[in-house]
Amino acid sequence: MQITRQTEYAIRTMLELARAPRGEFLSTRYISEQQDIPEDFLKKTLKLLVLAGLISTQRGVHGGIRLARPAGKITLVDIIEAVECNVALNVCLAPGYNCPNQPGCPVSRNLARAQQAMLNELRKESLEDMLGDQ
Amino acid sequence: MQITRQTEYAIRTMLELARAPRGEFLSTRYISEQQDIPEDFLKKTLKLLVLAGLISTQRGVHGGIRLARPAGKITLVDIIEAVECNVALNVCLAPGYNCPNQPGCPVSRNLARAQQAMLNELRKESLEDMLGDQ
DNA sequence: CCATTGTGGACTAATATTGTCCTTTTTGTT
DNA sequence: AACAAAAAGGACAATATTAGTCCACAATGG
Ligand code: FES
Ligand code: FES
Repeated sequence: MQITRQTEYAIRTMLELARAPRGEFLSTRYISEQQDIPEDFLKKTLKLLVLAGLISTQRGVHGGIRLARPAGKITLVDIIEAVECNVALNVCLAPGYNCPNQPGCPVSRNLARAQQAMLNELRKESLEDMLGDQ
Repeated sequence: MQITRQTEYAIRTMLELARAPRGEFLSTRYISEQQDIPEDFLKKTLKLLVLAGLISTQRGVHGGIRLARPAGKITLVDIIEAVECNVALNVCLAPGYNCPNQPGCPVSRNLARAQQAMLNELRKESLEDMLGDQ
């Protein structure tokens, strides 16, 4: 029940990107130094953000990464879902349990509702909002 | 971002206890068999529930465990908090980060709000409610 | 042609979770 | 008193997940 360190790296990275002038590329190395994130590990993380369509990359000498869309249209949910592929509070996925995940099961129903509530909250502020109100 | 298997064991155990006649003790062995949970692991888990004041125990020949208060007054939050000691979506606990957890930080503020929303949802139904509406 | 920067994959290390075993204490029963 | 049932407690082992590292390769601009 905890965001992983990798997710935190991703959040910090996205905030760094959101702070940069719109459209400018930042290099992985630069970000890793600024945010004190192991460079090679950060690279793997960025891959996930690329796949999720949150950042775009440019190889070569003046390359780097930048947001794929405006900071106003990215929220923490986007980042968290990108990194922790299946956000599932719910346990009842492993097969062979006494209580198989039937639509009606009250436990899984409650967990699902709680998860929704959480995600909805996280959708309320964009990266842009967050930078604004510090 | 996931409830652990141990937490699920605890939830299933609490439901089993809630189903039993009020005040009756069930043995760890019985529960472990009913719910297909490794007995010795279950014992460790029960310790946490005892510490949290959710169940009470009785040693000796007709002993076992039972709910420490009515099933109507126990929710999933109680169980989750008992087992996963510090429910903290929030990452910014580890020391020495760029973004120390200042009251104002927008990320930690958002995560905290989301966590609250989640916990609030989980508080809405008691074990009794859950057994009722299957 | 070369330095810079991202891509990809294999591998290792660290940590957390899950599971097991064994010994002790309490309690009711015989 | 002796015994069996059950919880308490703690050490240890097995797995799984997370985090971090390394190295060869591909694109890009100068
Ligand atoms: S579906 Fe798993 S506890 Fe009900
Ligand atoms: S306090 Fe950690 S991201 Fe802000």
